[in-house]
Amino acid sequence: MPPEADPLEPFRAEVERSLRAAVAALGVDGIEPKLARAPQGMADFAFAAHALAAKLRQAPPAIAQQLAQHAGSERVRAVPEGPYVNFRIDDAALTEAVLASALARGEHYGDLPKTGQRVIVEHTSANPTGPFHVGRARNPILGDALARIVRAAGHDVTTEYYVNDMGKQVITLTWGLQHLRPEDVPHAERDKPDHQLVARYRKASELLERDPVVAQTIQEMLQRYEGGEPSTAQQVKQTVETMLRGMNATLERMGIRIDQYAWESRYVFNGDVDRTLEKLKQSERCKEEDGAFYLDLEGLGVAGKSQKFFLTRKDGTTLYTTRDVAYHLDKFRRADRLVDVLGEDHKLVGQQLGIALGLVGETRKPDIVFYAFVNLPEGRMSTRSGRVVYIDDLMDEAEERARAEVTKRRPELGEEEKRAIARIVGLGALRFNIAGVQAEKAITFKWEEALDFEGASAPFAQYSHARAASILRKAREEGHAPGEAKLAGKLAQPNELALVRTIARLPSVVRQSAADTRVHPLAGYAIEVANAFNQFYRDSPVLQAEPEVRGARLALTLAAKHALRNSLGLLGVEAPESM
RNA sequence: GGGCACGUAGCCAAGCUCGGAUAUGGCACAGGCCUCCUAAGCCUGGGAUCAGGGGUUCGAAUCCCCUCGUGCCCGCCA
Repeated sequence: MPPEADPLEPFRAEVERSLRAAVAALGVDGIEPKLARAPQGMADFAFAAHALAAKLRQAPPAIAQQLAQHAGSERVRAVPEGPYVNFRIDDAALTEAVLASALARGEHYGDLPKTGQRVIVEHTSANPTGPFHVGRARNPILGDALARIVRAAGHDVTTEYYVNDMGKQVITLTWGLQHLRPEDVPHAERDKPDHQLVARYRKASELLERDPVVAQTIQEMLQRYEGGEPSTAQQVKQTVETMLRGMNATLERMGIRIDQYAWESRYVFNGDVDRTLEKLKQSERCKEEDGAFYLDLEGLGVAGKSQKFFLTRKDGTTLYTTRDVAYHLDKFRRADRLVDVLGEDHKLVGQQLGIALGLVGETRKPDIVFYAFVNLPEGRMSTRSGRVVYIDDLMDEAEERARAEVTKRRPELGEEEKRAIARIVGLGALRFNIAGVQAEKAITFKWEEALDFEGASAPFAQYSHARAASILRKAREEGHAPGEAKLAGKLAQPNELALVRTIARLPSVVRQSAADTRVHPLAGYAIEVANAFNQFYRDSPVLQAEPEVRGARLALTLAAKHALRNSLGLLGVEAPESM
């Protein structure tokens, strides 16, 4: 029998079964007993007997006593403790199951069986008007981690970037590139297309507001573009491609690869948007005002002035949200489930989108992850105003600080090696700090916090991983191999068992995070593993232990290493073999 | 004015979806641990009206209502 993907699952099922039977034995029906996690170190699962007190007209502790007599099994003991029934899994049985699963699956420990479900994770989708800045840095970081997590949960994931190449912003940029010379704008220090181009976007935006002639020109250009004039379309395409080349270099450096790009203009020019519009117009909610069509959202929970969801301008051209409906219909043709990562400024749009999809007969809705912006102490970041911290600069700073640390701690290493470690650690700290916080919490950007290298940070977990790697490396050099899962009985120290129990939870954390489309539980989990490993490291010498114990501890070390590497990996954070 | 979020020690976060055991970590602070597998580590200590008020419940950080504060939105922009 191959080891379980989730070593905890058979035990959980067993406990649930036995608890259900015990509840039935007391003559209670109609209550589905719910298992809970007991406080750390107390038990593996718990049941609070209060829930049955009213029905049985008995005190919870008495009920717990009786339940415990009927519940439990050979491998799981049921112990009444006050008003609770605590279930404790047999240490050796659990350890063996965890080691078997983690060692057999290795780099894939944590991954769940394939579901065949196709999921498109749309993330980043930043307007191609300038370099990525920290204000929206959560988008690629959360999106990429989410894609990895959903993939680990067994689904077939494709990531997609929706390129907003319609509308005034890209036209303004294109105009700027055609009419402003590089000498007329501030010089960019960075030799990347996005940095090279953004100054002219800024200048063009400024002229657009100040100069009516420029505004008129841009307006006309926009009309030609939306009217489908090939030469303008060609120019815009070229502009956007150039900008994206620069932006992609940033993503690549962050370790983020996007599977495919969906261009907004494509949906306009291939007729998808018009077809979607026609369908929407058939809705009774669709009304006209001054030549412009809108959906009347009254009574659908959208309040006040937002009740009119405009689909077209009065000249008949479509609006962003309308095109987004067409895009989502297309995505639903290609996938079973959609995940979108959007800034919180899109909350209303998300609601409108959901309603519109329903009106044209699409019963599914995208799972939208909204994230709050990363603001500067002095306010919101903005490409147009230039009040920004660029991700490129943040990465530079992260690597530089990490290199200073490595140099201090590992002076014996070669320059090349130091640089490699600094890259992994610096970037890891950056991604971890953003991925580790609940998406909807607003963040005020501070350098020290963004690049924290100790405590609950990526380097903390990476360090534990490097320690584990170091032990395994030395063992190999001395000719010792990790033992079989059968040696589980040799692991009996409290901190060994605590580590086993922590490792056991990775598949559960993956399942839950994927279902909830939440990333930060993985970060918390990685810290827990590191913590448990550090305590094991302190209390249980591995290499000097007698052969069988050494084999068992090496196996546990390897299992912990997998859990660390894989949980970090799901966040897009690399785990170095040495640091 | 209306809507959606968020508010947990000096600071930053977890727990809230699914109510249950002394509210969990980190930073900072005070003290301790490197003849022993990497001290980016470990141990000990102090520090919390879980924004405030009301309600539901045997039981509320968790659910409901109100108030306050913060972020975001309310455009024939994207």
